[in-house]
Amino acid sequence: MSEENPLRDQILEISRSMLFNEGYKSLSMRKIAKKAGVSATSIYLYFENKDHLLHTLIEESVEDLSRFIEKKALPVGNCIDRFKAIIHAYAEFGITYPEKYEIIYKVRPDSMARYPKEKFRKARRAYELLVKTIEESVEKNQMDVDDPLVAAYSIWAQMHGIVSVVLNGRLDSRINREQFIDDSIEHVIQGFLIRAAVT
Amino acid sequence: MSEENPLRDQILEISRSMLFNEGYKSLSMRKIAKKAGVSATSIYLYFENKDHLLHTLIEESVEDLSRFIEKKALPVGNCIDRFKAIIHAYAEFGITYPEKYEIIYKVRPDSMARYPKEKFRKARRAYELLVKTIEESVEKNQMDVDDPLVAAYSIWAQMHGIVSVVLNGRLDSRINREQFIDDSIEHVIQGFLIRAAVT
DNA sequence: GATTTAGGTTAACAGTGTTAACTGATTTAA
DNA sequence: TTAAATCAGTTAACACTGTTAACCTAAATC
Repeated sequence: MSEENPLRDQILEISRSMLFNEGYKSLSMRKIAKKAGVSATSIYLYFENKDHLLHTLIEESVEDLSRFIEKKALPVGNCIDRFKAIIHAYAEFGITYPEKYEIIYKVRPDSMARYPKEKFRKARRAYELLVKTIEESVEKNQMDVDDPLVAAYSIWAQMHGIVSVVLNGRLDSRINREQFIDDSIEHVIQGFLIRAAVT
Repeated sequence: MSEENPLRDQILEISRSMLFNEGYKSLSMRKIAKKAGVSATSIYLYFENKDHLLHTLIEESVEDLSRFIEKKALPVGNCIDRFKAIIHAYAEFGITYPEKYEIIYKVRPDSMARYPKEKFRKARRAYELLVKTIEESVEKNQMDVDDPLVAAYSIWAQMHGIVSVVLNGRLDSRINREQFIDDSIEHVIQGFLIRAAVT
């Protein structure tokens, strides 16, 4: 993270908090600079432009997410339990660190189309872990999955949908937040386990 | 939709196409106006501000989504089949009309926090249909769900995750798009059906 | 001691959303 | 028939935005 420069780090921290507290639209280079007690153009000494600044924030968050999941799931020996641990950890990260999670998906640097691939794959370790866990579960005949790569992506997508509906406050007011998360996780998991035909 | 005003409709149409083709960030009132052959301020005759314009677009799309799902699912008699039809229709709408679907979730009028509730519930007919379908399936003992309201929301969220990962082009290049969608839908559905214990 | 470099600055450009004040035509009322 | 009101748009201006170019100054290097 910190590349030996305090101002650079400070800019990132201020950006992150402003992004979370005041939203994407009102985040401006000038405001960030003012809060850092520095002129607006100084930011350009450390970041090529606004998109690169935002992209750096995204990368940091993706890295944090990967580390969080690895810490919770890597020690788990049984592959089905590890599978569940990964899914739970994903949701827990989103709910616990919304300001980090939201940056991953909510922020849209418009130039993102230009440079996503390598940088994005970089911190995809958690995803790779999920793929391998699914592969192991399939081998042991404990999971009903055609293609682990596809299944992992699907789970990732489903979990993102679940977490983001909660974070965006779009949840129906009649619905209890914790119940929604737990139920959803349970159904996502059930969707991939071996099942016997219904009679 | 059209409230008897051609310029208003034209502004909406131009906005929608610009939004989809050039992205959210580069959408400006002045550009919209120029394309409509009118001065920028004329837009304010029909829309309170930019957020209201965007919000109108969202409402239109949500209404379209509801109609699309109803058309596909309402005629289906069997509740489990109707359940599947709703889910398939959701995905089909997203893939078929990305410019409409993306507006629903991608656009973020920052003032949205202020006036979402009534307006948002208005066109939630498809969601209500899903809730009722789940309720019916539970009654007939064909579905394993604690709270239909929660389950419906969860499915909505999961499907959004799946559709949006496809539309954003974030799908791993090794993964086939159609396979991903079909597999994902299948797993989402499986996650809610009655299951026998694994032997 | 002179020169390069690091880490900033100010001034300016082109573009943004939005408001206020205005114009001119068309409809309405007396 | 004429006066008033309303409609549908305009221009000018404000305060803000990202970004660049040119400049400054103190420290490090030769």
